[in-house]
Amino acid sequence: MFHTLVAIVMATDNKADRTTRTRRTPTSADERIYNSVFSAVMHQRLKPGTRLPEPELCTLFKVSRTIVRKALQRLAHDHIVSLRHNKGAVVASPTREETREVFEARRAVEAAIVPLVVARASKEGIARLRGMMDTEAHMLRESHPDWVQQAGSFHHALAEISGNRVLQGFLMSLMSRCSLIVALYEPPGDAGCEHDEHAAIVDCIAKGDATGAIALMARHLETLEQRIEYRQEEAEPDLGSLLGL
Amino acid sequence: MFHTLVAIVMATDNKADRTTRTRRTPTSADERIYNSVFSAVMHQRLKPGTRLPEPELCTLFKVSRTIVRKALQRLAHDHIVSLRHNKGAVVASPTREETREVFEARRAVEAAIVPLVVARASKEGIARLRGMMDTEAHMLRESHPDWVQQAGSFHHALAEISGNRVLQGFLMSLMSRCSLIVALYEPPGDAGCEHDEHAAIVDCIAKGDATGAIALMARHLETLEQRIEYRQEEAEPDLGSLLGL
DNA sequence: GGACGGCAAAGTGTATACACATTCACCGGC
DNA sequence: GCCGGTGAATGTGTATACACTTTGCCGTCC
Repeated sequence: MFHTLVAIVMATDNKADRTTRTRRTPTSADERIYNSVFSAVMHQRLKPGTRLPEPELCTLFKVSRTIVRKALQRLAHDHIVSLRHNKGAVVASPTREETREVFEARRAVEAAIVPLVVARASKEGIARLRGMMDTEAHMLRESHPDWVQQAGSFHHALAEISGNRVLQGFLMSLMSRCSLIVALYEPPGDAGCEHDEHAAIVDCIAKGDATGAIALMARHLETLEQRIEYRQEEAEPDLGSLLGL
Repeated sequence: MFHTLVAIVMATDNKADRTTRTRRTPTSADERIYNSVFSAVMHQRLKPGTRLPEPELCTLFKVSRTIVRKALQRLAHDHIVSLRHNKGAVVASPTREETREVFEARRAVEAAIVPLVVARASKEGIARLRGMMDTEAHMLRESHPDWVQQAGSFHHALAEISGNRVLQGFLMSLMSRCSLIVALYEPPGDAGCEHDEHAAIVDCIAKGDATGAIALMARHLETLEQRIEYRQEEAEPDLGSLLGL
């Protein structure tokens, strides 16, 4: 029990962590915890409902509960974990209603981001996107385990290129929540975006066709949502809706 | 110095506070602090740059620093206050760059909310909006001090009626940041939305004209932003941009 | 034998203590 | 007289202690 959480949360093998390890305070400790949990959720290592007891996180990260609670607080604010009074933190389990709202919001945010990318993308930006498409295609062919993550980072890259950090923050929050939704309702291995749709969007952006790119993005997200909605009807794991609450 | 913060932050004369006072824990203490500061920012009582020392808030709200810090943490997460390491919390001062991004995001969010309102608004919802227009007009005629607040709550009401709590949360966050921006750059008394524009949007919604309502909302927000941009050029209080940082 | 009640262990909520950083006033040197 | 340094006072960062709540177990009673 204890050791599983070690493996799940501590598996922060990203280079950003390693390069900064030499410094005395790479990032603040609570930031490290936040990022670890966030990353674990994004990589589908932490599943909805997983308990996150403070004492355990304390020993894992070698800090006091003060710091752990700070991180959990922030994660709760982003709806990644839910803090149940006197009953500790668990990884959040988005409801079906929440799913609808998250996707609705995500369509709005991404629809806003795309034209900004078209307007502001430099040659380098387009090249970077095309490069990502290549690695994505490559990972897909070899069914690389990190493919889902790579596909997700396409959306992240668009937000970054848009030059609007507010929208970027919104999208990050929405993507993490989407990750939880996918973990809840998608059968394992079948998750993530279609690669072709990403490539088509990049093509539109490269042509400067904002309207077309927006339309493709809208369709892309609708496809994703509909697949999940279908799974939700199949699974219906939500006792609340069964009881008509 | 001390007593000014008392007057500013503690002026939570909203009825929600009073009705729940009888219960033992009306809302959690940190929620009360959060709401008080949030409300004070929205009402333009707390201006950007105001220091929020923890000991002072402790005595004001009769809680320990633990609780105060929890509230400040959340406020910082929403970019309402900024926490400077070892230098305490101050009410945030949005930069011009941030202003652009906030308005860009707000246009996107409100553009997404409006068609949802058109699709989902009930008879009661429309009636409620019309009622708000009446009180708004009334307050405007009498130049009531709370007019700005009333005008702001129109946008809040739209988000509520849209039925999407995610977008509603985004808008709340954006509106509070707008409030700070206005406080920084608008001359006092000249702030807020035009009443006629609100009324026109409600008319469009009542007719079921989503496209028209979206267009009006876009224009409405652009007007607001342009007025602020103009003030920013006049004021240019940002030394950083003067030095080309 | 099953259900209820109490008890102990684990975990959470809050306050407080202590170490450290910042700030400002005061004071001596120039 | 003004500038720069020093020390106290103020304020923040983190750890820890203590009270309370929850939870699961076990014994008892029906």
